[in-house]
Amino acid sequence: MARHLITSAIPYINGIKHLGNLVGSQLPADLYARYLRARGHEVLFLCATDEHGTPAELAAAKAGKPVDEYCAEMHAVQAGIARGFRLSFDHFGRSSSPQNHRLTQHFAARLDEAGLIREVSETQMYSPQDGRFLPDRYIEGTCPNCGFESARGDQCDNCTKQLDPVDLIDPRSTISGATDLEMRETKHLFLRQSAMKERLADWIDGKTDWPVLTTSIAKKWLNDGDGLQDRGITRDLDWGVPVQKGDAPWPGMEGKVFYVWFDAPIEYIACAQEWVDAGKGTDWERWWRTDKGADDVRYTQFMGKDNVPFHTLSFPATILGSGEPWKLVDYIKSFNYLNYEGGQFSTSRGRGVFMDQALEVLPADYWRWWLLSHAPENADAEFTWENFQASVNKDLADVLGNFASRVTKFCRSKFGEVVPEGGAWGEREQALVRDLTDGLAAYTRQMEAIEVRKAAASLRGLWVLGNEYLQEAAPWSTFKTDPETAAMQVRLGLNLIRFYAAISGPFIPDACAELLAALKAEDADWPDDIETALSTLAPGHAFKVPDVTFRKITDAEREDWQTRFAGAR
RNA sequence: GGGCCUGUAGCUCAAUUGGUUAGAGCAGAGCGCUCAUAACGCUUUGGUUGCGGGUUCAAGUCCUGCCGGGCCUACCA
Repeated sequence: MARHLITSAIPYINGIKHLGNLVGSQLPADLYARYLRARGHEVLFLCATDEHGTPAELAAAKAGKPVDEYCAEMHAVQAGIARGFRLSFDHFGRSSSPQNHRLTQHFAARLDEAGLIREVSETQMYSPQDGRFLPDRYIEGTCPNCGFESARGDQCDNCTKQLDPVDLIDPRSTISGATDLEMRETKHLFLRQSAMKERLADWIDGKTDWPVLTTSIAKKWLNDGDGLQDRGITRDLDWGVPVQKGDAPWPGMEGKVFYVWFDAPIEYIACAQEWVDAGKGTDWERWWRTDKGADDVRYTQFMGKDNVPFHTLSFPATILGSGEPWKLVDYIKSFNYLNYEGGQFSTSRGRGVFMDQALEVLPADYWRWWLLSHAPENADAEFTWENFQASVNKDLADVLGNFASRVTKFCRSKFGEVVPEGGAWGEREQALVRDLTDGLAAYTRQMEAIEVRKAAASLRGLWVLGNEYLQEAAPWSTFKTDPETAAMQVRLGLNLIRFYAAISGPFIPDACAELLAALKAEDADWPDDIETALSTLAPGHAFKVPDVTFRKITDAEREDWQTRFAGAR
């Protein structure tokens, strides 16, 4: 038994996430957490909402609400949807929590004491009408290179040239349209990542078992151009963690807050504190402080590829730079993007399926299965309704659901809703045990390695073995001449359902719980030995024929959804 | 522009890191079964591995040049 700390990239607060966001971090993290718990390990699985930054302020303004109120509401919404998808967080925190405020300010003070913070004076675009400094991409104007009239301050979407907002002709605020923009001087704190480049590079070089996607992005940032650049960690905003040195004020930084990407990863730690303060745990330090028991913790992070630089460089720089014994990540699992029907998911255009809509259409397990079995591990993947319908109908309804149905219904009609007695295993049953043993070993290996798609394929392969056995054994035939043998075959079939429910939980938790409830075998845990596992439900054990575990998606439904989610939410 | 990833059967993906005849699932075809959600099982059609060179006893895998797709490029998060 080991101890595993698992975090999912924390979703941004401004709105409901789409399926691509879900499959890129929260869902695979949940799969891994559920698997490790099922194997008897001690797991702390944390996630939170990322609440600071300009977009949160703007979204709140658009909703006509104070930003703190808006965030509190959206946090509740996201938490509810997470429960709907059965994401088994031990705690779903908030980056705006007092715990994170304190800890972020603490880290900043430690980094300053270590000489890793420098002050930089710079000029930035300020919009008097908006009352705020504008991040580059909130400024639009005419591209000096190609004349495109809606070029953004960071890059022209037309000619792809990288721009500086001061280069734009006739710049205007995308928030208000204001054109009276001016350059104002402002002072910010920078984290001297460049000073830690060698340390970070050595650390990354040691991670030879990480996904290529993870290490290649990290190395690019380490070695690109002049190497790892210092990063501004403060912003001129109202909503965020006030810039302080621990409890003390930071002269010259009054009215400023830390940059979201500085405080967001620190929330991983603060979230553990929130977990304790919420009465769900008693000791967060044994998960996070290597001097207080976290030495034997294995820490795994899940995220989309866009998050990789912050998790491989910025956050480790914060932790290492503090000089304190915080736990560093051991393994970073990163994902590519999920596309939707030949294009990208688009939050602004309402294109694709969002988490709340998905649950309105079908239960969580259908989505969990498809998303995980098609997780964008090696390359971007694509969601299509046709593929979704085909996969769900075949894998879940036909292969697994129908197996449970045919076994239990046959048993009920010939022996009643009780595990039948009599008969003994023969060579066919022993061969099945061997096949299941091999298949389970492969499935286990892939789950340990977080090879999500392969694990799903292996699991499906195990389900298929049940149908193959049933077809060969044909209890409906043997029953006519040899009821005792038929009883044995059916008994084995019932135990197979229990076995499947015990090992499939990480993918489809609700269906597994329903099957186990029907079998009155809620205590089923992970099987150590197949032969034992398939003999657990003993003759005389009562059960109920389960309801349809997975229904099929009809062509009419599929066509309806295709239209409904094509755009304009 | 630069960097990284990617291109394998109609579709979605594998291929133990250079090693026999490139494999699965779905879709298609045929047969079987009749317990079951018109479900299940067996058999089977289908590939010049994007294209052209090169290295090697041996290339889907390594090198190189094209062509296509995607991502990142540090003030969105």
